[in-house]
Amino acid sequence: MAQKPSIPKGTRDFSPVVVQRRQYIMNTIKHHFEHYGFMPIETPSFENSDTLLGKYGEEGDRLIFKILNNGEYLKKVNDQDLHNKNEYKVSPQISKRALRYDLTVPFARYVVQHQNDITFPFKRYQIQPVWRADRPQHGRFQEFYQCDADVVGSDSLLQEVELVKLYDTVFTDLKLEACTIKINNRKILAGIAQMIGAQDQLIDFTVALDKLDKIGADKVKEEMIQKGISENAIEKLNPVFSLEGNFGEKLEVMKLLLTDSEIGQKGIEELEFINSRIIKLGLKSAVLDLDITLARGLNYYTGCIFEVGAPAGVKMGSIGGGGRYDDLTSMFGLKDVSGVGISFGLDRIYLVLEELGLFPDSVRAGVDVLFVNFGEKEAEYAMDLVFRFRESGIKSELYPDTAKTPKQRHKQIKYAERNEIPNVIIIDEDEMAAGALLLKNMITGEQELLKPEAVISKLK
RNA sequence: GUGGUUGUAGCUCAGCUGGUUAGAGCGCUGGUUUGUGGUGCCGGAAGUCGCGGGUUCGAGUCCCGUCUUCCACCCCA
Repeated sequence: MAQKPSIPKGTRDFSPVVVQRRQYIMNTIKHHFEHYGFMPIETPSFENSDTLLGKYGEEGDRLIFKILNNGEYLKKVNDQDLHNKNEYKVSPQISKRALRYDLTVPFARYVVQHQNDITFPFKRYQIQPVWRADRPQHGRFQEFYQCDADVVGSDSLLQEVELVKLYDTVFTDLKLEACTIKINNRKILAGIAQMIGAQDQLIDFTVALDKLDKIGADKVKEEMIQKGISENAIEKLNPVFSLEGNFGEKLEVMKLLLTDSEIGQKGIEELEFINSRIIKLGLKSAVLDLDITLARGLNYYTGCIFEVGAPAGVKMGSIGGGGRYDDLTSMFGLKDVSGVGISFGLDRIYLVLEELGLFPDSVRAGVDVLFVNFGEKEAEYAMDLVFRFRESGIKSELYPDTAKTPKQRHKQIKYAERNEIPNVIIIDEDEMAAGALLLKNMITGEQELLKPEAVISKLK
């Protein structure tokens, strides 16, 4: 091997235990998705470029992986564009496909494309990888999994209520307690922007506001001024900057502030509804919090927006996010279909569970029992038992090579230890003569001589 | 995309202001002992010092480029 091979930045290999743990998270999420009535779909890893481009804002377009065309793709490129090294013009000429950036936009495309086969409201879930050409950091990868649940074809706020409960259910089941489900409403943000005369700069305004808890009110004001929002207008925002109290109290302040804004009031009403229902239903471990600074960059949100923060003390960006989008399918030609959905960030949830030591011991790769192979007759005797064990639902395997020396026996026990196999069954002449098995617990070191049936019922 | 940071045996890291054959712990492996691992003792293997240039009599150590890691922006899962 001349040079060590490597994988691209922001990607990872997953070893058996890691895969097992990832599947534990995925299965938990999937289980609850299905209990809430969502049905699975899958879409291709890559889409036509025009399906994805322009849906996530300028920043999003930059982070979309573009796939180079096949064949003599340079022949068709405009010479002038090539000569000028204008990547914005050349790029669409040499790349007609791109890796998906999230699961929501491909889903919107799916809904439009299959609208005649879909019964609305349509609830789907999707667990697949997505790709972003982002610079990697802790919890930030170029290839990662999203677990999405979306409902299209219903503008009922009960969906938002259900999705908040779904977050709580999943995180509770994962023993990930005290997550914060932050909620806000784009209509409120629009109302505020309107009130200060910045309705045309909604994006700039929200992006700046989003940084409040990070850089502080003064810096946010600075940024807004830089974006051309007047100082007078910003003064009106003071109540927003100093918002305090519980959900209801914060909402009251906002309600007063937005008295003159119709859209703002609509947003307030929506949040009041959701909050009242959630209070009634209760949450098991998560906390629902109104975060008026929550903006989320994705352009297509129009109503409620969500973002889930890991428990306090864990250094990790959001582990989930979502919101309502009213016009996403209209971009593909289907009007008046409202959608709302949430996403779980599998890879980040993994890192949080790992940091907090929350993976159950039962989640591990490998079998429950190893049968040692101390002789050919013994192996034959053991093989029958291995199958009986498996039929009883016990993950079992027989060590393939027959030990001919003490050293090789040694190696077999060591194999069990290395693979964290919790039980070893030793069969030698004595055991065969007695029609019994010697069960060794690798954790305690205890051994007992038992009949096969007794071992099965013990391990089951 | 911007600024910074990291990269030395399988793993975690030492290697001061450039100077002879690059070290430790853990792991791995061979021996010893227990029908069967975890303990002990004795021995062993293993590194183009990320990669490519440059400065120098001489570079793991300085300079440049590049890749990777992590961090702060940006943005987000």
